Amino acid sequence: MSVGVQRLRDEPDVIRRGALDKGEDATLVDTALALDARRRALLGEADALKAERNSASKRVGVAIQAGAAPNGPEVAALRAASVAAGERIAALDVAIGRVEAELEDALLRIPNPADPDVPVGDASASVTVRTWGDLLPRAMPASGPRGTDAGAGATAWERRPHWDVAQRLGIFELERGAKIAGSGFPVYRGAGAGLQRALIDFFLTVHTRENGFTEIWPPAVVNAASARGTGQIPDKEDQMYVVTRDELYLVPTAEVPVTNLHRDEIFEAGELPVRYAAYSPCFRREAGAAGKDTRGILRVHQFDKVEMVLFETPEASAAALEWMVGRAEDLLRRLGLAYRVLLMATRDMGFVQAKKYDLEVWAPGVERWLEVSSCSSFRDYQARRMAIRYRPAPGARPELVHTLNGSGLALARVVAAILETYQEPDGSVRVPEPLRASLGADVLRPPA
RNA sequence: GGAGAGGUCGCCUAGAGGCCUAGGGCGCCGCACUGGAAAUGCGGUAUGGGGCAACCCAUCGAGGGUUCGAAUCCCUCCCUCUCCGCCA
Repeated sequence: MSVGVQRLRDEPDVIRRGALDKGEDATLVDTALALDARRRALLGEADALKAERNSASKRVGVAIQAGAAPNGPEVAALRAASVAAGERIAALDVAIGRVEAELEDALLRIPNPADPDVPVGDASASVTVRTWGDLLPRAMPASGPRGTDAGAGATAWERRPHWDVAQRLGIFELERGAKIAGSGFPVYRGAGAGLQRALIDFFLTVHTRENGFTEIWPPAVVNAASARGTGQIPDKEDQMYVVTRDELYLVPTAEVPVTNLHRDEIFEAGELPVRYAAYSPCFRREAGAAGKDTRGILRVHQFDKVEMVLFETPEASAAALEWMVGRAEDLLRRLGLAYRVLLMATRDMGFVQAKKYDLEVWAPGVERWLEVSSCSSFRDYQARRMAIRYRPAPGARPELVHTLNGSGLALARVVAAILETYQEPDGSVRVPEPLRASLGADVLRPPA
């Protein structure tokens, strides 16, 4: 992940401004530029010496074949020249290695500048782009949407938080999950498990049959190179479960394996866009988040998610982000869940994103917005690190693709929103229409 | 996990310390020939970096080593295939 040295040289002011807008250190831009200049100077020197050594070595061979004694003075002189060059090369290579490591380090700490249309500021500057659906209140008035005949203004019943609803339905087993794995590893039982399966199937079916995505079913672990590719290490290493014995990382999102599918590859002209939809379990240690949103299934160590991953040409990426957000919204609408779309401000969007939208679903039982999707464009920032390129035209020089990804959607919080939105006073929960066939039920009822 | 064989240009392959500036074939692109095409001939056809440029440097799975010089020799690792073992 990095802005490239080329862009750094071309428009340092934009990069500096971008770093400041994200609350990062802008002086690294000048550090990097100085290192880049130093690197180029050393490289020029070393390359010249290498050319010298190559030709000297060649002359050794030529001389011997021409009849010179392999141990004679003529050959010895040529060898000496080559060795001398070799010694200076070794020293220069060490220096270059050091400068490149420093440059790399500086580049890694320079954030991706946000797009010009992203609001500058902290979370308070983030903008609600649109809201869809009815924001149901917890206290249902007697004459409410599904009210009874009781007097107007009276409260007929109160919605419960999803963990209560789930308990009455017997579909989560959080304590047993804690017993067999640990807290934050929910077990879904019966219709709860079916709901998971139905949602995954619903999301993937819409994406593959209507939205033109190719489905990917990726490994749940990745190697270090892949974790580095999408920037999980070194930045977010604390958030990942690591299988140290085999140097494998449990995926925190399908973004990691799926984006890495095309690491070090070049798409031919005309192959873009490439659009993948992938289900995967997601594993997150949530280090440092203890006590926040820990109730129910709002923040867990393992959850399920269908992820959208896009590889686009630079010209198409801006429109692709809007399109992708629309695909995620479509799923929420079909489920009948009220939501809002937020355009995240510069200090609220993360280091590597150029533009990011969050989708938050309304959970009326707790009267809160829950993040169920985060859709981002990285422009070429991720692609540079992973060397994912494309040929603009047949035979043309490869250029970096633009990568984007977004949840479509994350399950656990969608389940919470469904339970809270569709609950009835008697503890039953109506099943959103798209899930009924798969679940084989219109209503989930508490056991008698 | 054990034994063996491999990893070279988009694909197939040659290659065994200096004739490798990696050859040949296929594919692809251009040109010629043609009314047009096929066939044929000629030329081109990796990626990254440096340089205004000519051009130079690096890369033969990855990383180390030996050597004046490594695709080639040595070491470690990764991957693929075959056989055996184990197994949902």
